[in-house]
Amino acid sequence: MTEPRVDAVFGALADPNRRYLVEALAARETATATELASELPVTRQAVSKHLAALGEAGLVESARVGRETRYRLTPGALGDALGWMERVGARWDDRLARLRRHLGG
Amino acid sequence: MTEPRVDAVFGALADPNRRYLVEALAARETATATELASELPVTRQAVSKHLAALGEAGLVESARVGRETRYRLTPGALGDALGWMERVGARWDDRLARLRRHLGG
DNA sequence: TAGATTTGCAACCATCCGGTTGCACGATAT
DNA sequence: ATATCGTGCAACCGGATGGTTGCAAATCTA
Repeated sequence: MTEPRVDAVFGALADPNRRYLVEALAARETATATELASELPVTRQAVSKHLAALGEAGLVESARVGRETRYRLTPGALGDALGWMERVGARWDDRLARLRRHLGG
Repeated sequence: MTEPRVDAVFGALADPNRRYLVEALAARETATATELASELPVTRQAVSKHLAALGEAGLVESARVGRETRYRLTPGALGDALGWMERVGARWDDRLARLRRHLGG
């Protein structure tokens, strides 16, 4: 019951910079590491590492185009984390319970 | 936009032992650190630290009764994390979008 | 071909994190 | 009064983490 995927997703989302990257990618649809680094107070390499972590978690995928690598969000991985919240949270939070009923879990 | 509460919640949920504690508390409604430690391959002090982390995140609250401290789940904090997923995830995951519509975000 | 860009890789650093052990203190039970 | 139980606090340890710098390689552009 350790569910390593959930681990990675929650872990990835625990960092504010990483969450910002996800938000930025959700807005832009696609971007490179250097582009994203220009909006954060950290180095391009740091952003690159963060994107790698998001990739490990299955939240982001990358594709090299010419000399640059463009990153895009991946649907589905968030669902793992949501699924956990849904399953456990429903027991004591009725808002979550409503959610579970609506989705037909 | 750093939202420290979301940080703490995602961070807390990133650890498998911590997630187990939440599940256990959801099942039992209330428990002590030593009780919970008996179901995990770690020390009572480790569990105590984890419960402290969950407390910081607002997921758990404690009350001392006699010589023992009993822990209970707190509703609401999960909603912060869920809110973030809802807000950001809805852009590219239609399952999340359905969810948002149902809850009337 | 020469120069500028964009990336990836590796080393390095300080700090955080999960875990342990040891011990002292308040509360119960005998 | 004494032994026991449950807790909290502090020190310590190894490994992960977020961040940096430096550099070599690949890909445009002039």
